[in-house]
Amino acid sequence: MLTIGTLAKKTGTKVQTIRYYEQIGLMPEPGRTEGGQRRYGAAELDRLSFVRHARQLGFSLDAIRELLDLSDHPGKSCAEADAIARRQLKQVEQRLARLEALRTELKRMVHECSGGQTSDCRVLEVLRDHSECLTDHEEIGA
Amino acid sequence: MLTIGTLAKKTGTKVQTIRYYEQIGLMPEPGRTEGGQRRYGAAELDRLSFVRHARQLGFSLDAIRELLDLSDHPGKSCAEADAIARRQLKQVEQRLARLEALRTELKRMVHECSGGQTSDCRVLEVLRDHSECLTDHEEIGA
DNA sequence: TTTACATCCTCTAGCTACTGTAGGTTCAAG
DNA sequence: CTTGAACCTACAGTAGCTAGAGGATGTAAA
Repeated sequence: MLTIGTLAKKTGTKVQTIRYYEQIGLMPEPGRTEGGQRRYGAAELDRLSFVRHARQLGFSLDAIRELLDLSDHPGKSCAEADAIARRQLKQVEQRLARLEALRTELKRMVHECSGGQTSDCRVLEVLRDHSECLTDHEEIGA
Repeated sequence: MLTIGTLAKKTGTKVQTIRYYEQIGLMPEPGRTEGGQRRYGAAELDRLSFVRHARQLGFSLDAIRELLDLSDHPGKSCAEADAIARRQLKQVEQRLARLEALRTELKRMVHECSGGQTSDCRVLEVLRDHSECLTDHEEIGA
């Protein structure tokens, strides 16, 4: 049986995060000692590892909830899990495209800065005047 | 003189967002009509455009605050603005590297899924077992 | 057995950067 | 003078945690 701290260490999670996952129903309520402390078994360790790994791959908690549900029902079709992963892949690719445009623009800003006064700083100038931008970077948000 | 709604339209910002920027001190308190409605001039339009553009480039509100301050003091050295932009560029490049690793892993997951039952779904399997991953995608967060 | 102290508990608030809603007021056109 | 869009304030909610207060528990050494 693992304490919450040990589980945290084993999975690279903060203790508070584990309690948070329990609170939002992503992790089950574990057994408790007489004194009221949580004790975890192997199943919980597996589940939390799954959650953490999915988080590392950028899945939202909602997506993870679905994936866990699928994982709990081995008979169900794989198609849904596949769809969720494809959706995630698409999102990642969109973000990549956006970040690449940002990198281009930032690089240009930085390279053109000659290090004088702010009155003729290229960085500030570009920010002031959007028309100086070469690439498209319209939407805000990651 | 512009109403908040017109300013919003001109800058592609939501009305509430403008009020929010005012609240956190990113935008100055504008003049008001007798009835208490906000009225904006050209200076505010420029400032908000600057803020929005910087947001589109991914700068945090804190970074934007610094940039605005620099922009307000034309005599100051350009070095700080340059440093902020470089920091931002570095961050973008880090995120790019991370997202590329994610894309690789997600692609592999998706491609290996043969569409059967969840019991032998590659997507779920990979999530269950981190050791199946080829790339490094340790840290969570964007 | 006592004591020390790390770890645990709950609860609440805070973070970023907004966005949405409720309930009421003002402005400009007709 | 009336209508209706746009404005006002204030507060709550979003994602996904993270931090802190103030107190209880568990374990190992003295």
